[in-house]
Amino acid sequence: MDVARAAGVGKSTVSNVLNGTGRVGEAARRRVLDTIEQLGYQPHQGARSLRSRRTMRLAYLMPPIQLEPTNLIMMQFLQALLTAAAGQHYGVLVVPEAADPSDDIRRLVADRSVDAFVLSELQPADPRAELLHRLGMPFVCFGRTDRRGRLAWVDIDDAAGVADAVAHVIGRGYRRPGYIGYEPRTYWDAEREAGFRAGLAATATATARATDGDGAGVLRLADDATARASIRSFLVSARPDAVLTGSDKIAVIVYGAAAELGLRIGRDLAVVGFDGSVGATLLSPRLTSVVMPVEDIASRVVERAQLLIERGPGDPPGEILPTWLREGQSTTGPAA
Amino acid sequence: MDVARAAGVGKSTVSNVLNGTGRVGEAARRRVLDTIEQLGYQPHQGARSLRSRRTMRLAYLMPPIQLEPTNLIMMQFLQALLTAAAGQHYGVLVVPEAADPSDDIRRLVADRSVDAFVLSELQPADPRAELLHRLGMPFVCFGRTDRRGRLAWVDIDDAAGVADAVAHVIGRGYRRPGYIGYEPRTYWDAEREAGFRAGLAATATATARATDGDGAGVLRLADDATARASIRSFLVSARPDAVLTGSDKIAVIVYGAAAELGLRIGRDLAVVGFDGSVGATLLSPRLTSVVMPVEDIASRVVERAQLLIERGPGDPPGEILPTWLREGQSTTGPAA
DNA sequence: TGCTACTGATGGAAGGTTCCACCAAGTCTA
DNA sequence: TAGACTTGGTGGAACCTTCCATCAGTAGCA
Repeated sequence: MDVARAAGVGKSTVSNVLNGTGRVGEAARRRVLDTIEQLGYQPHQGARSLRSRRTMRLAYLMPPIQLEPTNLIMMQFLQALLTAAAGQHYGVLVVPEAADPSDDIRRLVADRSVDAFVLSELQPADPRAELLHRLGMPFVCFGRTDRRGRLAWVDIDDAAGVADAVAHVIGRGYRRPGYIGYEPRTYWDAEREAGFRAGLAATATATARATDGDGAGVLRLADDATARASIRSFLVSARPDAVLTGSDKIAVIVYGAAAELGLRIGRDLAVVGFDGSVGATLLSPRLTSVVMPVEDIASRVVERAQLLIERGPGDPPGEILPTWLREGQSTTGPAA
Repeated sequence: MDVARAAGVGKSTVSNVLNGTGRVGEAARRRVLDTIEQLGYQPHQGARSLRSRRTMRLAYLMPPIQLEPTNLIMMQFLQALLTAAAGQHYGVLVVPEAADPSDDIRRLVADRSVDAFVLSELQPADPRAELLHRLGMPFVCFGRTDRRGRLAWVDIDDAAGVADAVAHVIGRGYRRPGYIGYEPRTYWDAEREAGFRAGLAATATATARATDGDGAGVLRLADDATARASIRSFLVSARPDAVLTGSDKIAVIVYGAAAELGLRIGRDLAVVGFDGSVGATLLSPRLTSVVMPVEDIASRVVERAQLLIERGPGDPPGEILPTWLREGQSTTGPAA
């Protein structure tokens, strides 16, 4: 270690300065820092991780792109995750998730390539989570998991988000809100739909039946191919004057269907999206959407990962972050 | 190394088996492989890179998400890059590109964290490329650079892609094709526009003035905010019956503007996108688009990176891949 | 003074690979 | 059969850190 020689100190002292370990006097610290600056010295990652068993790396299992612009929000999350990790001096190894990711996971763990994993799009009894748990590798999930207890996750309050949106459109004067989401496959499909019903119930009692009973009801989409047609007939038969949706992507399709039916967005039909993806702001009129705070989520995920790495398990398992409503022109108020 | 002991061979032999170096007899090789399998042994990445000066990692500088769904294609590229790299046993460290990425670059290089860099969205005289070149770190660019000579890049034939698209719409019977792109900022903005003119010239001579002279002309967009309005007035004043665009994203805006003007896509106005992003296939009618082969690009990028790492510079600097036209319903033929 | 406790700093060991020089045994050649 | 070459294989050094035991010096205290 030539920095040590140049600074006239022992190599351990340099190491201690760099890692904040041990005791170092002010004079020595200064001298070491100066020579480091001067020589542009950077510790060798490999040697460091070999000895310290820390890589300062996270692995992110990146879900494959489906044929859905939905994933734009996942890209925003990725970006936020990378930035948050960088802020804590972690690098992120992004791993494309194969059909069966277990081999990749096992390799990365045995490899000692990373200190922790980040998972997203959790499924009930997620096999990736099970495997990581078995291997004793720390990991944090974006999205809940139903494993009771130990696992660390960060999620948003899907139900409250939609309920807020219901309150918003009611407040704007719409009277027959409906909900369009997916056939519940994931946790949040169900959660958002439940949020709609809850929001409806809340306003119905609070404002003495501001809405007529169940509103315009709920549409559950089976797949993307038939989505547009289903939405059209829902708009015709249920006659909602406002539509809450399970994602910005669905909102986009609603825009298309409304255009075909000659409905003016905002006036004849309010539309609220979910995600707050940047793409949705390009719609005209601009889409009101329930925004999930990807930056906050990412920060918390990284912080929790760091805690797991440094102190091991022990924190409260889950954590729920609030959403907020970004108002566009798609919910300005019904036609007089 | 307990594998060596378990297999009853020297540790060098295990290393040789693993890396295909040195000479190993068939019997010993079998024995080693068996014990490795049995013990589930994986070499420690840190130790490996410490000694061999190879990390089997690439760094990808990820450009920040602008407010553009354009970037969906960059997400597809990212996915393709990760997959291609994994195929060659490389992991990818994705680094969010800061306003000034030079510190991050320097750190990663001094760190010995990666073997090579991958850059995208190259600019003329790109400072990142300059820096990496100076530091002696191998790197491959997706997109051309104007540094003469040494740099490795992979790109598509933008001009030919648009020219093909011109030929396609002419072949379908449209007679006044126009082009909508951006004010040329990058290499490919200019290239695609040039491809339009070239395509026009080619069909004009080949089919004895199938088109009327310059077609409907060219519109250059300054920014996204005013894009929709500019496009509307272009459609009204220039009266094209077909529009080639510089990106799928512009095509989406054209769809919107056409709807406002009561133009039926495909019949009254043909539209061709550029990128072949998956999102564009969700448009209705489905968008015809010049597809850039992201998987091929990514494979070539990774292969070239590997060559640079293993053999150093020496290969021909650049490499151009062809595009192809994915036909949708946006160019079926003009109204009779 | 003699003992403990603390501070600041040190050199050597260890961590798990790959690389290198070398070796034993067998094969070929003159 | 001596010498050269080939094949299959070996152990030790090196890679660059961090960790640990230890030490010299100083201060505190009875």
